[in-house]
Amino acid sequence: MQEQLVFRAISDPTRRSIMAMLSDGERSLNDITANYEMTRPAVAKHLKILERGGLISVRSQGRERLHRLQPDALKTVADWVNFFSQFWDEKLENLKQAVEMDDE
Amino acid sequence: MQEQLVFRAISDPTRRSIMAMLSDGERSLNDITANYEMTRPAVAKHLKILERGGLISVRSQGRERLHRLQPDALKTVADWVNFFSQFWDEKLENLKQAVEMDDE
DNA sequence: TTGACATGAAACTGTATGGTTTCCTATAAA
DNA sequence: TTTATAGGAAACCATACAGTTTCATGTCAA
Repeated sequence: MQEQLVFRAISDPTRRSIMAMLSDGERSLNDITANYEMTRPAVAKHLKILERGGLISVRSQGRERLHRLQPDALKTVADWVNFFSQFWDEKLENLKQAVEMDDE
Repeated sequence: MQEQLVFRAISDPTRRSIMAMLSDGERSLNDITANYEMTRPAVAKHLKILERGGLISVRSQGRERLHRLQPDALKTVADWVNFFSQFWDEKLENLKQAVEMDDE
């Protein structure tokens, strides 16, 4: 998974909003679309970009396709932010260690 | 500062690279440009976007303008990522607390 | 087995984005 | 007081991006 695909995926407010929504559980395309003032194909494109970034996964169930959050992809971002956290506060060194431990 | 301006600013690989460079210290536009295969105006535009996102500041010194990293702006991103960290590992709760403490 | 529903996919559109070239302004140094 | 250096700004360009409409496909239910 390319780091750039993750950063690009989270750069759009609609996509970040979708991620928040999915943190509550799996949802179909229609379910998600109901929460936005845009058409279904537009939401489908956002989901495709999130999927390419590894931030969500999709599984078919009957005629529905359920989208599920894959938060691990955000570790890439956490790592990147953490590098800079040393310049704002030493306390956040905790994060670095936590992420590194989790990768083992 | 709009959250979206920060996410947009860090979505470009050149801009993330510039931030890494500035973590080493202040640099002028020409200094920064020397490290990329693009023209000076192109780099200047990237710097403008980083500035609008609050990620860097600029000060004039003679005929030079020195760009300095403002890493605190990344706390916005850290907060956002942290919300999702609960879904990947409880250990990272440390970050949330650290960031919240730092805001006081 | 027909109709309704959930999604996929293609074609198209306006605007944002990342880049260029060209020219102008301000400061430093000879 | 010229000349070189550092940066700002405008005009322009190609492509990417977010959105639309329209149509096709697959699955469930009557």
